[in-house]
Amino acid sequence: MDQPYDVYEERCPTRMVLDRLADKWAVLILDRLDAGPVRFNHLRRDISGISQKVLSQTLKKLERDGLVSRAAFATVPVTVEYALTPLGQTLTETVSALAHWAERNMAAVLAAQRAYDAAPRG
Amino acid sequence: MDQPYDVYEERCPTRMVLDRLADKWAVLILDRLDAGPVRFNHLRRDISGISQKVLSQTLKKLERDGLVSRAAFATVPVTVEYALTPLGQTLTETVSALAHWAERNMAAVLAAQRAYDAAPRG
DNA sequence: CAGGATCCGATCGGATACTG
DNA sequence: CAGTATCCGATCGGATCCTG
Repeated sequence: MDQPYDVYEERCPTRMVLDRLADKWAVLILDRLDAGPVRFNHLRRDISGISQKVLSQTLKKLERDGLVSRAAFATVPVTVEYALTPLGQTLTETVSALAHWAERNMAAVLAAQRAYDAAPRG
Repeated sequence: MDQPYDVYEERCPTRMVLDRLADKWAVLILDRLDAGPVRFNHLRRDISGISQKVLSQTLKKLERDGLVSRAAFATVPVTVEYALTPLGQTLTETVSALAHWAERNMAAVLAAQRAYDAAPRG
């Protein structure tokens, strides 16, 4: 255990942060914003499968955590751009590492699942 | 967009892997196992707050994904040790990077939340 | 010790309808 | 365009009891 904070303990602030990060949608949003600022509906279209409600909720949480910024422009109709904050940018390196691990190793994971499912159990 | 696979698309295998990783408990378990093999109840005690049911379920998923191995020894009573597989080990580097980011930046996140909550809204 | 089975409240998250 | 509000089924996850 080389960790200053004991992440295995409840009520550990690190856990709270981990809770936010351990969200599929948050990871996808963060990763998408890494490519630059995006408008709400654009984000909605890009991340297929996310509902408007969940996108809205997740963005609000990320904004509250200081990871994402929201900028509204008084155009008609209104334009809103979401972007990574400096803090958020320090996170994307790690987040994209996770995404890339998944990409590189999904074949191995899929194979492991097939082997597991094929094995006699019970 | 420098990704060969489009993780923003539904039914993308990478997303499925991400789904597994985007689980607080899975991250904590993986991180804990990085320190070496651990028995079931030991894991249960170490990761405070996790229920027996969820621990069991999560371990089974991780085993199916080929990230964690399960070894039973015919002692009395039976002893079961969970450990990282080689594949799982390739993941922990990334996972612990996430945990350490949370650790280093939780103060900033907490501050952002206070600022957000203090700001007049609506 | 290492779990499986069950009950059940809480939360997640999609669909739909509406608004400034 | 960028959301909010509501309904509601599905899943999550804790508590409890039981077993080899």
